[in-house]
Formats: sequence, C-alpha cells, structure tokens
Amino acid sequence: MLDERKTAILSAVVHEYIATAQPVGSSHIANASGVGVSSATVRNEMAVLEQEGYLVQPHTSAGRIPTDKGYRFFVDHLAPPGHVDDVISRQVGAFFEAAHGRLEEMLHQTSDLLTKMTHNAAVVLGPRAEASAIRSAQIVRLSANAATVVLVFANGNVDNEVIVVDETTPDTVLAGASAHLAGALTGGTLGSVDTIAPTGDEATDAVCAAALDAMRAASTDAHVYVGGASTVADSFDAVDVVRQVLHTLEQQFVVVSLVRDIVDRGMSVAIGVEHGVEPLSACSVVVAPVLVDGEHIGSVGVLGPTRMNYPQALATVDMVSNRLGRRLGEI
Amino acid sequence: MLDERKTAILSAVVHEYIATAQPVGSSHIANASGVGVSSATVRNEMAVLEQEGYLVQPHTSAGRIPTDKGYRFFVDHLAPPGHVDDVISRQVGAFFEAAHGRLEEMLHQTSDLLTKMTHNAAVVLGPRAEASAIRSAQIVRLSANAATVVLVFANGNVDNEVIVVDETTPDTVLAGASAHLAGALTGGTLGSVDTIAPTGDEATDAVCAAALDAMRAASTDAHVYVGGASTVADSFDAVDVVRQVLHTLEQQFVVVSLVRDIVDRGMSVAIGVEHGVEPLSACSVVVAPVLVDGEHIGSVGVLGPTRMNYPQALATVDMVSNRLGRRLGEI
DNA sequence: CGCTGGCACTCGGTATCCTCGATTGCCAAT
DNA sequence: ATTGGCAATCGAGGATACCGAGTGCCAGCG
Repeated sequence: MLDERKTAILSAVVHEYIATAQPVGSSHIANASGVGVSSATVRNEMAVLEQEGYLVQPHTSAGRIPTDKGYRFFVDHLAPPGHVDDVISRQVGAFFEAAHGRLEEMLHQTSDLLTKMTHNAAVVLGPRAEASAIRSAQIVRLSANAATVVLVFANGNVDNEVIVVDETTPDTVLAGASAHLAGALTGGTLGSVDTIAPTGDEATDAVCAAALDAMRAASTDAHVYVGGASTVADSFDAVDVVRQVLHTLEQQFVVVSLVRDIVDRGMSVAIGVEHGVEPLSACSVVVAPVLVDGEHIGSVGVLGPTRMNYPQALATVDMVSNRLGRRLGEI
Repeated sequence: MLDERKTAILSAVVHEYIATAQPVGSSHIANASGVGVSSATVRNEMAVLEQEGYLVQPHTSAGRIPTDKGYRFFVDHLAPPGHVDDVISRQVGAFFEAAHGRLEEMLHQTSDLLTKMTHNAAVVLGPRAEASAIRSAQIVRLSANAATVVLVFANGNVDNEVIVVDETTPDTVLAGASAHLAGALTGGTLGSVDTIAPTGDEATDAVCAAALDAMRAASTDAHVYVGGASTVADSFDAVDVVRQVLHTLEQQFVVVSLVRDIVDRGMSVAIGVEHGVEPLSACSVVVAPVLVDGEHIGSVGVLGPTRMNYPQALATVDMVSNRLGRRLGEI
C-alpha cells in the first residue's frame, strides 16, 4: 500500500496528465498541488512509484505518466465521488422525460447522449428479447410468398422477422396460424416456449413453426448501439491507434462481449489491458448495468483513452444507467 | 474537349494516382503507359492539362495529381465499364439469397457488404414509411399507462411507437381502438390518411389520434445505415481529415440529405466539392437508387477519398442496388 | 511543325547537427 | 528525512546541406 504522500503525488500526476495529456514533472507537482514539499522529494517519491509500477517515463528527461496500474489505484482509492453538473443532470432528466417512441430509437439516442456528455464513444446494450414477456404475436401477409411475424414484448420492444410462406397458403390459414401463435406465445417468453402445440392442420402448423424458428433466431442477436465513434479520432494523435480502435468498435460481437464481460465480473471500470481486448489496450471502458426492478436487462458504457476523466465518466454512466432503468421500468 | 493524347495521359495519371496515392511524374507515364511518346512531350501536355484545370502540382518539382475536374472527366469519359469479379458477384448473389429477417437488419447488412466489397464507407437509405401501403395496424398495451402502436407495411417494414394512455382506459377500449385503427389504415398509407373517422366514443378516438400522431412523427425519420466508417481512417493520412469526415458521417441528417441530393439530381457520382458538403471535400460519393417496380424506394452508396476506385465502386454500387431492389421486390 | 534529348533549376524529403529546455538522479548540506 | 544544487540526459525544434524526382525551356532533328 502507498503512504499518504505517495498517494497524493500519484493523484496529482493522474489529474495533471488527464488534464494536459503531457508527461508531468516533479516541479509541476511540487509547485501546484497541495503537497507541501520540494521537487527533489517529489522526484524521489516518483522514482519509487515508478519502481512499483504506478508510473512510467516515456523517456529519460521527461516527466511521468500513469500506468494502467496507476489509473487503477486512482479509480479505486482516489477518484473523487465525481458529480454531474446540475445543469447537465437536469438535461438528462429532461431527455428521459421526453424520450418516447421506439425502444430502439431510445437506446440509440441514449448512446448519443452519453457521447455528448463524456466526449467519448458510448455503448448501449439493449435487452435481449428472449427474457421479456410476450404481449402480442401476429403474422401478417406481405405478398404471395412472404409474411412477417411481429412480436410485441412487455418491455416495449417490437421485433419482427420476414418468413417465406407457400404461395398456395390461403389467407385464412395465415390468419389461423396468427391466432394460434398469439395464443401460444402471449404471456410467455421466447425462452420458455419450446414448441407450439399442433392444431392438427398441417399448413397452419408449418407456418407457426417457421414463425417461431425465425423469431428465436432473431432473438439471439443483441441490440447494441455504438455512438460517438468519431470521438476516438479526437482522443488519439497516432492515426494507427485510431484505425485499430475504430476497426474494433465496428465489430459488434467484440464490443458486446467486452461490455458483457466487464459487467458480469462486477466491475465498473476496465483500464487498458485489463479488459483483454488487445487492440483496445490504449482504452478504458466504464460500464454500468441497467436494472429494471433489480433485474439486469442491459448495460451502458463509455469507451475512451486510458487518460479519460474517470470521475466524470463513472458519474455519468451511473446516472444514465439509473435514469434509463427507471424510464424502462415505467413502460 | 481534350484530344486523344491528352485524354490518354489524363487517364494514365488518374489510374496511377489511384493506385499509388503518389503524385505521378511525366517519365512514369512515358515509360509505363501505352502512350508511345517521350517524357518531354508528356510534360508539355501535362502543363496544358494543368492550365485547363484537370491536374495540379502539389508543389513545383513534384508530379501531378488529378483535380476534381480531372476525376470528373475520368468517370464521365474514361472510366472502363468496371466489372465486378465473378466470385464476388456470386457472393453478393448468395448474400441476397440468404438475406432474411427484419428489413432493418437486411439494410444494415447491406451496408456492411458494400464496405467489404469496396473498402469504403457505405450508406444505405431505407424506404420511407409514409409511402408504403399499410398491411396491418394494432395497439398493444404494455403497462397501465403505456401502449405501443405497431404498423406493418407492405414492403416488410415494421414500425412501432410507444404512446402514453390513460391509466383508466380499459383494455376493451384499447382493443376497440386497435380494431378501428386497423380498419382505417389498412390498405392506405401514412401519407394518404389524414384523420381517422370518429367512432363516437371519446376515449377510443383519443387513443386513435394519439397513435396516428405518433406514427406520423416516426415515419418522417429516414432509416439510414452507415457502415464501415472506420475505413476512412485507412483512406487518409492526415488525422484531422479523418476527424472531420468521421464527425460528419455521424450526423445522420447531413448524410441523408447528401445522398438524397445526389440521387435526386440524377447523378451517380459526386466528386469532392461537387456535393457541396465542405467537410467532405476530400471525399467522393457514389450512389445508386434502389428501385422496386420502377419506384425509387431508397438509395445505396459508398463514400471514399476522391482517389477511390471509381469503376469498381460504380459497378459495385450498381450491382448491389439492383440486387437489393430485386430482393425487396420479392417481398 | 511537332517531337525529343538535354540541361539548369526548383523544392520537398531526409539526414545531420546543434541548441535549448525540461527533467532527472545523485550528492552534500541542513 | 528533506532540500538545494548540479551535472547529465534526451527529445523537440531549428538550421543546414544534400539528394533526387520532377519540371520548364530550348535547340536540334526528322
């Protein structure tokens, strides 16, 4: 464990580096921060902090910058409670008051909101379909050989899949199948319903089976919204880092498992290499689960450079996840 | 108009520059291309081409690079018919064969497909809701004070909006409103239906009106899918150009009007400043309308650096728009 | 008359060198 | 234990020189 003075110095370095993105030297700290001690002493302490892995020097004769371990210590022990500006807070409130319309639209906008607040890329993971209760199911014919299955879930999500139907299938059979499907699914969840009881009519049963298959296939892919990807271009000077990060962010699968993994481990911040996604090792991720009635139905997070503003990010992500959860609970 | 030799030289410069991204000098052309003429002659011709605005020199003692005007001449008069690799072509075919599920999902995947094929950012504009015939409408209660309106359109699109209902509204009224709404809307379009005939029951009419308002509000925002934004980081070395372009690409409104504008003007390529979006002046856009039964229901396009591979982009965009249109027509 | 080879000139890119300043580590003094 | 002082380090930034790719122009040639 670090003594009080080392702690103060580390804190000062982190703060300064987050603010300026420049390696910070001993004299800066000796002068500016509350550590009433000479630069030489700070130097000695910083040398120790470097040995212990909290700081590094980009090169001799440069100041120090925090390592992942340094940031970790900072967020675990030093991060001020991070509070969200009152004005901002009110804006978020207003945003969720006004939020309406499709669930998807709302989640999308939420990611934009996070981006605007933190100036970092934002990720919103929506609820999985299979967990939510089904409120309505219907099959609507689109053309001679196509129909669409529409499921309305209790959480406000509406999902649909186009299925192929035989041209000879009469509308009456489709309508029958629609009614049968509605009866079988309404009140249940996609996860709980395995098969649909046969009606005896072959054509009807075929349509129902196709519909269920299609919906089940669709329900597995998560809703994920990544906003503000362009901010990563602002966060890094090295164009190849930008390339790598952007490229990775476009792979939904990677993003989803990244966020899920962190949330599942009960963490709220993953710093640099901690999250194990190598191309994002210059980035930290701050996440929070979205809870509705205590149930974990999604996640929100922001992704930025390791020298991001952790207190603000933590506070913001927390607040947004709360508000979003509350809003979703109202539906 | 340019004589044959100038044309050949311009063509060679464009080709070379697209391939290498380096200013191309007279000797390169004299040696490599089919213009059987000395470098001195090429130099003279290039000087003229520069005066006429087809080429520029980044600085004295450097080779030439094409201007927007140069590219324009190239795509208008010189671009080889641009053909898509057979293998690729088959893959696209397979993609659209296999395409299924939600319309949105399909459009999203289409943009990814375009990105993969052209290594540029891709834009897909989906059909507007208001134009398409409504096949089904229903209102489903989600909770005491919320319900969702679900509309199924003939083109396979399914749209929904959450509306607020009075807590005291009984389920029977909602069901009645749902039926009434379905009766009023089915067969029509959102554009064609102004108001819903009153039923006489006040609560029912209120719900119907709210539903119509919500859907009409929702129908105006276009479905737009931007894929492969990360490729712009690969296309430019200057990090500030990357920032600008990415930032612009995130503004859906700008992207939508950009593409719409080009398509509406009947153009298939907008080069550099031609499209008038200043932050994208280093980019060209290749677009094609998506037609179903001769009706323009959406657009696809790619956006890349002005030195993109126009023949390939044109061919690809064309092909994808055709296939997509055909596929959408099947529904 | 158009084309060509030749030549002087230009200028960006790269390498080299130097200086300047920020910062460090260490040491002796307090 | 802390501090002021000091030599040492090393990158950033500026100046200089060189190289090479490329140009423009001109005189000669078919």
